[in-house]
Amino acid sequence: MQYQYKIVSSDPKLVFLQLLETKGLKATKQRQLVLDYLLNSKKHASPEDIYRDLCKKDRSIGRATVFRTLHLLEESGFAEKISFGDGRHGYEFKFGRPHHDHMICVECNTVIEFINDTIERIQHKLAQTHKFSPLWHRHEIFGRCHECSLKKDLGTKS
Amino acid sequence: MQYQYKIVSSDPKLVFLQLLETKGLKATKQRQLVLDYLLNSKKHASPEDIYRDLCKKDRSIGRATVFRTLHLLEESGFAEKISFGDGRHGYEFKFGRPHHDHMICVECNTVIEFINDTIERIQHKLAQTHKFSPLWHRHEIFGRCHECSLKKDLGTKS
DNA sequence: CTGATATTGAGATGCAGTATCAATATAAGA
DNA sequence: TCTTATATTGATACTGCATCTCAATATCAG
Repeated sequence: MQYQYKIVSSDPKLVFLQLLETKGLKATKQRQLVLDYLLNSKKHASPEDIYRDLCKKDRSIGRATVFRTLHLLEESGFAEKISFGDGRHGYEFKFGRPHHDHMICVECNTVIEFINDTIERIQHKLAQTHKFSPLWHRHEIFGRCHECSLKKDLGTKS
Repeated sequence: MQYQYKIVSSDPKLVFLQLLETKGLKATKQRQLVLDYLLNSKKHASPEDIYRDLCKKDRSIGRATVFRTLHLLEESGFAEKISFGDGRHGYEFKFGRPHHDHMICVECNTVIEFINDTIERIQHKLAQTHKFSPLWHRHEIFGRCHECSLKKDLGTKS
C-alpha cells in the first residue's frame, strides 16, 4: 500500500481528484484530460496516440505532460502498461477493475483479458519454493485472434 | 516451423553453422563471436553489454552487426529476449533448452527459471476458449530474490 | 585464384522517453 | 475577489537504444 486515502466514491474521476489532493498535487486540466482519454478509450492507446489525439482537442498540451501523467496514473493504480509484443505498448484504464492478464493479437493488437485462479495460485507457490517475493507479474500470450487467424488462412491458401 | 533443416549434431555451434548454410547465409567471424558470447555468458547480457565486451576482444565489430545477429539468433530459436521489467532487456541462449518462464529480481536482475505443466495446460485451454491461436507467451514474475529481500528488510529496519 | 554478392562498420538517422527551465496555472489565505 | 507561494506546464534540448545507408570488405562457389 503506497498511499492511503479514503474512497468516497466509485467514480474514477472523483477518486482521482481525491488522490491528487491527498498527495498535495494540483487538479490541472491536463491531468484530467489524460484520465478522461483513458476512461473513454476503447483500445489500448500508446503515449504517442494519446498525445496526438489530445493535441487536436487542445493545442495547449505537451508531450512531457502526457508522459508525466501516464506515470502518475500508473503508479497510483489508475492505469496499466500493456506490451504489444513488438516493443511498442499501450495503456489501459485499471482503477477498480480486478487483476487480469492478456492475450494479444499480433495482427490487429486486439487484447483479450483473462484471469485464472489456478494459475495465480500456482505462481504464488512457485515463488515460495524459490524464496522469491513477488511484486507484480505479467502473463501475456501472443498470437492471433479468431478473426485474424481466419484472414491469415485465406491469405496463405492462394 | 519457419525453416526446415536436419539436425546433424547437438553442438549448438555446428547447428548454427548448418542453419546459416541452409538459409544461404555466410558463416562470418562476427556471427560466431556473438553466438559464442551467448553460449559462454552466465548472466543475461544486454545488446550493449555484448557489443562492449566483443569490442574489447576484437575492435572490428559494429553495433549494427550485434543487433542484426541477435535478431537472427532470436528468430532462429537460438536466443530469447528477457525483459528486466524496467524497459531494459537481455538475451539468453535458448537452443536445445526446454521452454521455461522467469522470475526476475528487480534489485539485482537475477533470473530464476521456472516451468509448470499445469499452467501451460490451462493457458492452452484458455486460448481455445477464446478461439485464440497462440504463437508464443511470456510469463514473468517480478519481485525480489531471497538475498535481496533480506537486504531490503535490514535496510528498512534502521 | 577470381568474381559475384552477402555482410560489414561508421556514422547518420529515427524514435520514445527524460531533463531543463522560464512562463503559467492553481489553490490557499487575506 | 485579489494576492501570492508554489506546483505544473510546454518548448526544446537531450539521452539511450535501435535502425538505416552505403561504400568497403569478407565469404565462398566455381
